[in-house]
Amino acid sequence: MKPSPSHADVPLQLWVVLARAFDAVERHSRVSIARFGLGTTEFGVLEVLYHKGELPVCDVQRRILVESSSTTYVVDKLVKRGLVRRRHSGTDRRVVLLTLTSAGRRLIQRIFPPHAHAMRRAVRALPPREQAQAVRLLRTLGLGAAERLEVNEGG
Amino acid sequence: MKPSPSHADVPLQLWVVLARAFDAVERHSRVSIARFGLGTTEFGVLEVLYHKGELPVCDVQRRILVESSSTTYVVDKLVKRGLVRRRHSGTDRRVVLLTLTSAGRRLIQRIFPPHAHAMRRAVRALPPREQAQAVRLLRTLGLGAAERLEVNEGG
DNA sequence: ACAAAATGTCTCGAAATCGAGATACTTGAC
DNA sequence: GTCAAGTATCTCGATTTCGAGACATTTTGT
Repeated sequence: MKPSPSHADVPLQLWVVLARAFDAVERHSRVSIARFGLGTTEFGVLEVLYHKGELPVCDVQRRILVESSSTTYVVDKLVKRGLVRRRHSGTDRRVVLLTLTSAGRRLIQRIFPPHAHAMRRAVRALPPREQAQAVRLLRTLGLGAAERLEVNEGG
Repeated sequence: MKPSPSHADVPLQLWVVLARAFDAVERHSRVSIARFGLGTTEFGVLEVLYHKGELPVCDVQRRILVESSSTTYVVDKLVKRGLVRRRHSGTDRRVVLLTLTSAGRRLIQRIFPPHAHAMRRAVRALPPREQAQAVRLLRTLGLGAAERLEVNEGG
């Protein structure tokens, strides 16, 4: 086994398998969500509002991992479809709060369970004990990488 | 505090932390690559040709994780910039083979080392032993998920 | 109280990505 | 040999996403 760069360099290998794993699991997610006529980010907005209740746009944005301009775009579409409602915050007039309409709530209530089932199926190559281990490792990895990013932006 | 799904359901938690970790590390990658005036997928093409030599478009496509139409688009740009050359395969006339031009080779030789350094830095929240563990877990996870995808497409 | 910096949201145009399908070629069954 | 099915690449139009920056508001420092 010769030490070719990508075969011996564990950090680079980690980046590659991380990307591949994400891609494969994300395809499951996309396929599952597409069944219901939604895109990944649209689903993300509905899901976070469903589980967290009314939230400012910026909180939603941080959770769905897209840029703010994309969030506006996606929320626009959901508002047009009558699934989400915008309203101004009383305490901070820059803030726009988002909630599900009752139609939005009904929709996400209906589609979340089968989607969750699809995602459990997607990751089941890993037995429960190793899933928990992976959660721990990925959490550390993600938080550390995010932290380093901010440091760089600041400096 | 009621047992909200995402706090108790390890598989869903795994999907969430996988997405977050990928996002954070991928931002490092994007920032690093942007230094050199390239996009992620452009870099991906150059990198795979650098490490594997001449390859058919379809092989490159599988490695950079985008659809075939996007691959054509990205290769077009690289050809226009004089970094990559297309040529027809002699043995299978459907196939288009891609190679680096000497300018392309010089470029990737110059930028790969600093990029690799940035990526090692990005994942260093995890100590070496845990990086190796993560590689093993993510490989299993990714292969399993990819396999299930194909099964679904077939059925 | 004030100016400067930070924050939250949105607008706009450009770029990346996708999906469906067209085309050309190869492979396999018979 | 021939036809059907499979594979590789590309085209085209539509969608999604981004990035820069505009604007209003709040926060911070003095």
